[in-house]
Amino acid sequence: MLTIGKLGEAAGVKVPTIRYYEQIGLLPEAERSSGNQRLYGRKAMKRLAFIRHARDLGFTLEAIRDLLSLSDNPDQSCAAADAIARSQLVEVESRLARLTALKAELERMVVQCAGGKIADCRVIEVLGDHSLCATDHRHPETEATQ
Amino acid sequence: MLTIGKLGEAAGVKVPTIRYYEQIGLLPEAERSSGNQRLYGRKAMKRLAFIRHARDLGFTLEAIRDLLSLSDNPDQSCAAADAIARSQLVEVESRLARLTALKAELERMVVQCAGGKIADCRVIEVLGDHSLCATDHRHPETEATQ
DNA sequence: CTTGAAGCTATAGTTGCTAGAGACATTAGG
DNA sequence: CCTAATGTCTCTAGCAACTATAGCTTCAAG
Ligand SMILES: [Zn+2]
Ligand SMILES: [Zn+2]
Ligand SMILES: [Zn+2]
Ligand SMILES: [Zn+2]
Repeated sequence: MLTIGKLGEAAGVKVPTIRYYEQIGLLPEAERSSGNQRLYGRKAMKRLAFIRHARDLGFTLEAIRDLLSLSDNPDQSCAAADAIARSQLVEVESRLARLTALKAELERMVVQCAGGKIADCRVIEVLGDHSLCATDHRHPETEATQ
Repeated sequence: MLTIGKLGEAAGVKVPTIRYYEQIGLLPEAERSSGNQRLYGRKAMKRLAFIRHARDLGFTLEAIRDLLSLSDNPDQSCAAADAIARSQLVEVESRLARLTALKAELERMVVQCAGGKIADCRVIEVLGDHSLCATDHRHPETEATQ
């Protein structure tokens, strides 16, 4: 049985984050010691590692909630889980496309600036006028955190 | 003189967002009509377009605040503005690198899954165990919104 | 002149945490 | 056994950058 600090260390998750996951119901309420401190076993450890890894792969907590509840009944078809992963892939691809365009525009800006006064600064000029951009980089669809 | 709705439409910014920008001091307090409604002229329009475009390029509101105050005195050197843009470029590059790794892992996951039961689902399996990943995609540095 | 859209303020909610305050628990050293 | 340091507890508030709601007033069209 691990204390919350040890668990956090083992899983690479900060202590308040673990409590937060419990609070929003991603982790079950932990057992408590005689002195009311949380205690975790192997199962909680695996669940937290799953959450952490899925977060690292950019899944939202809502998606992770679904994935966890799917993984809790192993006899079902994995179609729903695969769909979540595929939609996360689509999301990542679209962010990638957008960031690639952003990078190109930012590079253009900084390269084109001759480094004089603000009045002649290409960075400031381009920021004020999207028609100076080479690509249409604008905020296409819904954007998520990260 | 435009009302807030017309301004928002023209600049592609939602009305509450404009009020929010005013509230946090990114936009100056607008003139008001006799009936206390906000009115905007050409200058506010340009300023809002600048903000919107910079947001589209991923700059934070803090960075935009600095860029705006730089652009307000055109005789200064543009070094500071260029530095902000370059650091935004670095930020975008690092997010791009991370997303590229994520995409690779997500693709591996969905491709490797044969589509049976959850118990045999490669997606669920990989999510539970980072050592099954081909790359080290983990949360490298500070991460920003978007 | 009436009605519906658009505007106003103020407050609270979103996501995924993170930081603080103040009180209790545990552990290591002397 | 006592003490000091560290860890944990709950609760609340804060971060970015908005978005939504409620309950009002004002405006523009018919
Ligand atoms: Zn410049
Ligand atoms: Zn542009
Ligand atoms: Zn599967
Ligand atoms: Zn991994």
